[in-house]
Amino acid sequence: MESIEHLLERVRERVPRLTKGKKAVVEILFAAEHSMTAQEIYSSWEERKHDQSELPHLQDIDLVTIYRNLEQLEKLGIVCKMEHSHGSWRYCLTGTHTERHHSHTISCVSCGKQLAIGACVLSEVDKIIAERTGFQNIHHVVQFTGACPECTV
Amino acid sequence: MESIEHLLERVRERVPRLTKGKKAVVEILFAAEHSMTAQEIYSSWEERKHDQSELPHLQDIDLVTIYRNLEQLEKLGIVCKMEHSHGSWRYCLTGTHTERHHSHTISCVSCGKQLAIGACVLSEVDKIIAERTGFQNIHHVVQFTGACPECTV
DNA sequence: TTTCTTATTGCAAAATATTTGCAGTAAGCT
DNA sequence: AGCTTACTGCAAATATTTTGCAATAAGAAA
Ligand SMILES: [Mn+2]
Ligand SMILES: [Mn+2]
Ligand SMILES: [Zn+2]
Ligand SMILES: [Zn+2]
Repeated sequence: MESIEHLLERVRERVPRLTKGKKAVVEILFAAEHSMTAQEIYSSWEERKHDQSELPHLQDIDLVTIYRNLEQLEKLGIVCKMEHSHGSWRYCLTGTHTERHHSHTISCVSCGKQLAIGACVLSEVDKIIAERTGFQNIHHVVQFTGACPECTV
Repeated sequence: MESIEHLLERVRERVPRLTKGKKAVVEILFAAEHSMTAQEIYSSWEERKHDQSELPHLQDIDLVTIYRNLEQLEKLGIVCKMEHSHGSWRYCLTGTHTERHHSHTISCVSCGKQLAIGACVLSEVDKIIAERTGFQNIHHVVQFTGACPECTV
């Protein structure tokens, strides 16, 4: 697995200025097990700041900055906007285990219950679309919905 | 193709009360070529009202009512929430050409350009998931994103 | 190091999309 | 016609994301 140092180096090469905000976003997503929302990344930074364990004192980062950095990193193909669940988007680092092994879910339109439906089978489709359209850094968002057994009368 | 009268009859059987709002939503989606947002359904009704062609005078329907009716009709499996594009959800009648032959798109994360990538190939997956999970009335939302040729330097 | 340019930031506010509370209305049953 | 309560309109809340703008700071140049 790529080291955080190497990853940040790659980011530094592609981005006009490597700022604390960009570093924070990348580091937090790097440490994450799953995809995160902008708000979750923000909260994660707040916690880390609150834990004081790191010196020198960590600066504040606005939620707006998180959004702007995620957008820029997405355009550079470093971050990908993956799933739109419960009203907000989720992000992760491209090319990572999190991206590749995301498992889609199905949610009940009635009670909201969520069920994982196993690992993604569309990564191959991403490649086919790349060939057909010429697009690069392709990702996808898939969400299944239906009525769960309890909600089906 | 099912007639609007028959469709409304089916809706009447499933719904506690068939109101003007529910009728409006169903009729508008029935006449639609493509999936629509709640706002588009609302605007469509406003236009139809403005055209005065229909007598007696058509009543106002609030956008909130459209949302509430769409939610109820979705839970009954009559309407399906299909795609989340440009910030809002799109709806259509289940079992229609619009649902079956929706074509997914890929959008450029940089310039926003959209490209259709052909008819959906996931309807079969819906069925497999139904068998595995016991869910019914399954639908899916798929959105591919990437960088289009012009935005790839 | 200091200076310079301008990408980036924080804060406030706007823009969207969707949901909720509530009092009044009306669909459909008796 | 009367009754019940599902449904509606309106206003307001919520939630998410975007935008404007003046202040700040990253990184190149001097
Ligand atoms: Mn997938
Ligand atoms: Mn599809
Ligand atoms: Zn359920
Ligand atoms: Zn593009």
